[in-house]
Amino acid sequence: MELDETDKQILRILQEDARTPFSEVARRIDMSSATVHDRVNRMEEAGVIQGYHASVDARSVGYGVSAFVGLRTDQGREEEALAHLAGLPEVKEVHLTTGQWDVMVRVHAEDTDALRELMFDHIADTEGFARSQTMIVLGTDYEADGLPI
Amino acid sequence: MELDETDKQILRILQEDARTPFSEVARRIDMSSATVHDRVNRMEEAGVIQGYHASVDARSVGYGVSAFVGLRTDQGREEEALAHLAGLPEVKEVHLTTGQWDVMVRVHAEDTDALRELMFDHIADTEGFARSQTMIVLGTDYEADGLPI
DNA sequence: GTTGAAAAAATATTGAG
DNA sequence: CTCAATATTTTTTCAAC
Repeated sequence: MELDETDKQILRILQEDARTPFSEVARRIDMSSATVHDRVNRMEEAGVIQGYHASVDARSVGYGVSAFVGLRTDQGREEEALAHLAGLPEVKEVHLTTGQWDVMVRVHAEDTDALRELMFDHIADTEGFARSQTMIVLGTDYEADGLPI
Repeated sequence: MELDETDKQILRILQEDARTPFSEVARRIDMSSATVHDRVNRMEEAGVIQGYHASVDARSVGYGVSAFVGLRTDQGREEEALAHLAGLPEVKEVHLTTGQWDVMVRVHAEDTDALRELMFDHIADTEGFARSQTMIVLGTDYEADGLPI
């Protein structure tokens, strides 16, 4: 789908605050709210807008620690191993990457004990993975709300 | 702030779809929408809900490639180097980590040429950083909408 | 902490330029 | 594609339990 500058302005606003009323989006970009509504619908249908999510503070819901886990997969066992990862509730993201690791995983856990259990019982020792490295997040210095559009 | 099961149910719903009308949230958890509204307000004020964001497809807005960049910082130059990173539009997240890297960065770029330029001109060669490794994301196998609550 | 009901505001829809 | 007007739905407020 081809996006013009008006679409991009709408995306910028909804990326920053997904609950901005269409009437206010319309006011800010100087168009009618029916137009905004129509464009948002088309961008939703085209998959440009993939969803609207509340961002929840991890600590408030009991996740005290997060980490990046780099993994190497055994030849020929990738599918199985990846499916296993995606099924773990603590696993937030699973990316295939070039470079040092075949798979980069982002996980959240209650505390370091829970992280240890997750790693030893459910990730590192799992069939299909060789070698892993856990990089615990000490702090997040910067996190953008979305993409620069 | 202490969260009860009702709060968590609300969070689960809004994490998945931040634009779910409070009236429907109320119906699903079998409470009045005024109660939902009140609880959401309190969670927003307490910082449990940090915001609502539209999730935009990176490809649709011209970002064809993303990567994780691991960096090591020079002793005593961390502040400066981190501030520099946060100021780059392509930089989505900056995390301090234990393990192999001091800093883990998530970046988005238009294409591999743009990524190369970003790395050489703005990240790897920047004062304050020693050694870096770029792990290009070949694909994202799994990405959860939010935390398991 | 919760509710139901009223008032205010927003969204969805329609028809036409 | 855009708009204005309308119908529908939601948000917001508030007195009362």
